[in-house]
Amino acid sequence: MIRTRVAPSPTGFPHIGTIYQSLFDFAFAHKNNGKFVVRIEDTDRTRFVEGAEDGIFAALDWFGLSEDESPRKAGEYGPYRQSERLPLYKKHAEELVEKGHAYYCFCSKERLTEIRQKMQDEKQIPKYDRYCRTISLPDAQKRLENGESYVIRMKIPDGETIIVHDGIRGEIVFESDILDDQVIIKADGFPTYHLAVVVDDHEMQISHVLRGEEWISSAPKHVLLYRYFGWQEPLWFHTPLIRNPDKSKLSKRQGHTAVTWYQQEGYLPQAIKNYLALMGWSHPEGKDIFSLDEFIRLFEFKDLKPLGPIFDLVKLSWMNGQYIMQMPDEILADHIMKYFSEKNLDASIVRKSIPLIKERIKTLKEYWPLASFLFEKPTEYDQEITETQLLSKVASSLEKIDSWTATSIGESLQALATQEHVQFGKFFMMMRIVISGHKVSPPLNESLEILGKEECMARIQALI
RNA sequence: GGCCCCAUAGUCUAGUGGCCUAGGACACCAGGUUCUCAUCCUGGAAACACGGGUUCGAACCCCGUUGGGGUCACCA
Repeated sequence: MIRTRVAPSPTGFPHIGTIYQSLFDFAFAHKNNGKFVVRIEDTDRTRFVEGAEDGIFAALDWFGLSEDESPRKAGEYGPYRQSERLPLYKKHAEELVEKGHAYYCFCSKERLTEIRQKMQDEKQIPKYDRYCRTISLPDAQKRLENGESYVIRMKIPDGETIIVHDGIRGEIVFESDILDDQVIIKADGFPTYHLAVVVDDHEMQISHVLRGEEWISSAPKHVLLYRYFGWQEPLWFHTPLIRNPDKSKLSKRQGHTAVTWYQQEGYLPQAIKNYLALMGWSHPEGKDIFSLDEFIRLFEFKDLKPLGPIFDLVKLSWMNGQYIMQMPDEILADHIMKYFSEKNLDASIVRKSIPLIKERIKTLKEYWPLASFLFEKPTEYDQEITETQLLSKVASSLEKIDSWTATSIGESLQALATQEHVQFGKFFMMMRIVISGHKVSPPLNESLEILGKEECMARIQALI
């Protein structure tokens, strides 16, 4: 049974990186009739943000990457929130202590920072000095009973080579000597990531662990933990990290990490998914635009590339534009209505405007600056209109039109321009500004048709 | 700094020893279509980081250098 998981921490806005991981997890699970689970890693109480978990699920739903099991979708391996699994971690940590693979540590934070500082000064690798390893178990238990504050650390063996089998990069070799006696249970009784991830991935029978490259350096600790417990390791896949334009890890300061930002900018979830799929993976036929179903059919974890790609908003925008162009008019209209819901736009005008704008906007947000003149009179003009005499003639000429269609409007306008010996370019530019206020607008005749005769006449009269 | 990962145009990538005169996409430049813009069409500029090997032959394999990134917490 293929089981994949994404394990976000509820510490803020839903992160685009979580979606990136989820896309692959979701695709691979679905391709193999497996399950995609979401586990909430909320073991850090200091960074916990109220409501963040809801945000994660809302984002997953928005992208159409909803999970099979999670805190909100019961499965047989729950609970799916780490804060609700505390006894499990404690039990396993104690098991490790009994087996001699972990020990109680009573060192104060002050002492720890002190030794870390000292080792740094001596240009050594800052590591815990294993001071508490020498405390006998009975002694430690006595101190526990006295209510002394403690953590549990795992014992790292000396002089061992630990190999992490990464499905993307092959074997990664580590020497155990560089590893620290990692804390696995904190003083507050919560597990650290290292213990929790191993226990949960095992208990939840995760077969393929896909996570960011930033975890490679702690992977040997996890491998060790699996060995200590006598469990079979999952298959590891460390995905490349999405980067800022300066190649550092994607950050709020330089890039856009929040899914909500992309929503606000009017990007479509299909386009973002398609774009994300192309980071580290490529379509066998070199296609750029493809559906999620097609991606699911073709995707394999092993085809992921190890190079960290830079997030290119320009290409995302192009792709978003492609999706907008290919979208049926009614659906695009719905998207625009929803996006601008606070404006209470006239649905029939929106619907009629779609053919005029769908090749001209790359994001939903761009609809407004381009099409607002269809809903409200221009308040400013890109250029002053001085040709009042000509405008009067336009007015009387348009007045005569009975069937107010783009074709007849166009014919009438062209005839007038010819008759008055005005260049088409100049003439239509003037009309464009009169009607829309802008030098750049959707096709003019069609816009006039949508606005209706009465409204058009009013806009012309206003400038005479 | 130690350890680890990575290395084809500005960006995303194809390429797994001869099919490469290195292909595609975005962006860019030029031209065409057009009443603006956009779409669309045509063309163009633009890359195998460097140095050693291995081999009849290397973008592809090995080593080194350089460069970039990640990580070194009782955060994930």
